Amino acid sequence: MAKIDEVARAAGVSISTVSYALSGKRPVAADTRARIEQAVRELDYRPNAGARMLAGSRTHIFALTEPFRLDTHAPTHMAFVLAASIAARQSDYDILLLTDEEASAGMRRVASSGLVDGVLVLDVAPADERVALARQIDIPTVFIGVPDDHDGLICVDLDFEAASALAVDRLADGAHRTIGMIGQSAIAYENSNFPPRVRRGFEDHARERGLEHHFRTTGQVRSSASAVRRATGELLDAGVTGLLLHASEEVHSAVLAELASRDLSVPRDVSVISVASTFDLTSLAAPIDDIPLVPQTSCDLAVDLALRSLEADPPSAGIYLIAPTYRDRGSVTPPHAAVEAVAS
Amino acid sequence: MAKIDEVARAAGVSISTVSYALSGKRPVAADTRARIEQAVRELDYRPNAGARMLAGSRTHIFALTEPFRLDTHAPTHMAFVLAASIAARQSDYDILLLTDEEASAGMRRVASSGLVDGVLVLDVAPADERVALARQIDIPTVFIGVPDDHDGLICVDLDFEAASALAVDRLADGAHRTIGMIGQSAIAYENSNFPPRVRRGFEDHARERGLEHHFRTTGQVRSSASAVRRATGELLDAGVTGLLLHASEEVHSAVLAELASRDLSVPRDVSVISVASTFDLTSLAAPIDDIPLVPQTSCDLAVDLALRSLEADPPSAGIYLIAPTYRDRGSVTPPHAAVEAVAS
DNA sequence: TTGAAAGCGCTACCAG
DNA sequence: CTGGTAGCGCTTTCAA
Repeated sequence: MAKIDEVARAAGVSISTVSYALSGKRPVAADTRARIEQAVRELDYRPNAGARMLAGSRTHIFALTEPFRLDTHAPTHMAFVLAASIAARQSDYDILLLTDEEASAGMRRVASSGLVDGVLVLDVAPADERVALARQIDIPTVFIGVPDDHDGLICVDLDFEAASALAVDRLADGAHRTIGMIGQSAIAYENSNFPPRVRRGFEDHARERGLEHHFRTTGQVRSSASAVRRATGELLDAGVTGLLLHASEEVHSAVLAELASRDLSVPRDVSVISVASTFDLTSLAAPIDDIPLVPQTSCDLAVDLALRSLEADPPSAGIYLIAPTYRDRGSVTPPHAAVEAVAS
Repeated sequence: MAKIDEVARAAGVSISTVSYALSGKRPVAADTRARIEQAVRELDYRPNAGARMLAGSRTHIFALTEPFRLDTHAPTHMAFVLAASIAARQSDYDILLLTDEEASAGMRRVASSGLVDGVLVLDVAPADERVALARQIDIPTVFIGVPDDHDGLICVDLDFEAASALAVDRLADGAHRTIGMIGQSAIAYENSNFPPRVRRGFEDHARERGLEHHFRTTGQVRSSASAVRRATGELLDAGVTGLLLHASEEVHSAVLAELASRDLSVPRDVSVISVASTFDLTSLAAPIDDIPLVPQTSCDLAVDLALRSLEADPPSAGIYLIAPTYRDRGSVTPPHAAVEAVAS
């Protein structure tokens, strides 16, 4: 609870020098800085947040709006919240929570009361009410996800279409001619913004590569293991040998269980790739290649964009897509083996 | 972005009168107040958060520390975060997120920088590092959960022991002589603070009521449906006719599935009560009586205690237990029927 | 019932 | 490279 003037006195310098030494906004002699830092340490000094907000141009707080929708996958959501918090702290920012019933009124409130410097929008819906708000308030807003109407907004997301395309490429390169995809529950293709993009990438690119392709959801609203195994069976019966999964951990397990029950092994009989997964795939019955959705990457970029929006030349509006990365764990027929198989 | 002096001018009063009219800390003539309120509305005035923090004695922010532990049940955790946020907003407070890697350093930081007025501690572990911190910092801290060492702390929680005792009473009153409990995974009895309390309430009270009783976990670390069904089977084979469940939704389903597969119906053959559940039990195969853990109740109380800790006479340290409430859905043999059964 | 004015603790401008 | 100081926009004491 020491104040800046005590630090100044202890270090034998002026208040402003202490301020500049701490913010780094003005050069300070090495020895002066050393004395100040020692005084700070000895007094356990921390600038008062309110004073900093009032005097400075920054509050050092970002709002994080998260609607707690029913179809939200809780573990994934938590991973994003954690990632956002870590990203923010890396730039000396804190996260203020704005939950559903407050998401709209709250965004306006924290913006016009000057409580936060910017807003991060999580769990974006195709028709998201927060889009209109982002256009009204006068602080930068970054969407982690892409709403249908994103004109003039800054959005960050994994390039889902490129991710599925990449997966399709791997399967095609592995000489698979008939591929399938097991997606989310049917309702997710209406309520969420990215499942349709994964599906589109799969279907468009499979068509481009001239592959026969089939798509299955995991049920109407909630996916049950039996529905998943049924869907898997249907795909296999249709001659599918390459499988693309965009689903929860449980679905992955169910798919692998169905394969096992048919005495099919990965990748000998069936190749499997997981797309946009946020969980650990190494503890599954069989390790599976994946093109992960990494919350930290999205959130780091989002925070970076929010911070840059506060500066002199802010980043332009638009969709900032994150390039997919492929993690090989041996669950796909390698091109080499495929060539041999064809040759023999 | 209007400021208080603009409001004052528009309403034809002084700045201080505006301030008092809004805070209610001093009587203001009805017509004066009306003019001020109109000016506030017309200008869409919101007090500047930084100025309010600096000048006033309150920041109107509570920190919420949440370690994202691996064994945390994500949906339950999210329910608590949401409830905490709602409770805080009801008292014009915002929630600042403090995540794991920051939980300790962060608590100290937000306390000594005057960013928050108090701290709410979520997902409390038996040996929680935040206990030591709570004792160091000079702002009120309220634990939602009870750590082993809780001397001098303010803790809020459901009275888990009373909850299981209540459940045991219902089963005993339903003329059950042999009862069983299916709890969480074995590891939860080491890492979490409340599973042991539920178990203790069950065993102690069953003993008091002179009932034969058996306890089962749902596996070592993670619970699988098959492990749950096996545990259920073992209890049934031991002659159990009354079942107490302290587990996730999936476990409830698995238990009901096992009963169904044995052609046992609820409550005719087996009575079932769920204790400390946070999810919706009405969509299960059979509706089940429960003694719920209601996040909103805990969080409302926690916020209330935190607020009162800021006042003149703060609440005393101690454990504030919330009395359990029983929700009847017909899954337990009523005392009446039991009497008849005995009579016939 | 109301007003005037002194800070709250910092940041950043203006001087040197 | 460093110091002095004018605010930032409120809350609250003192005075009327």
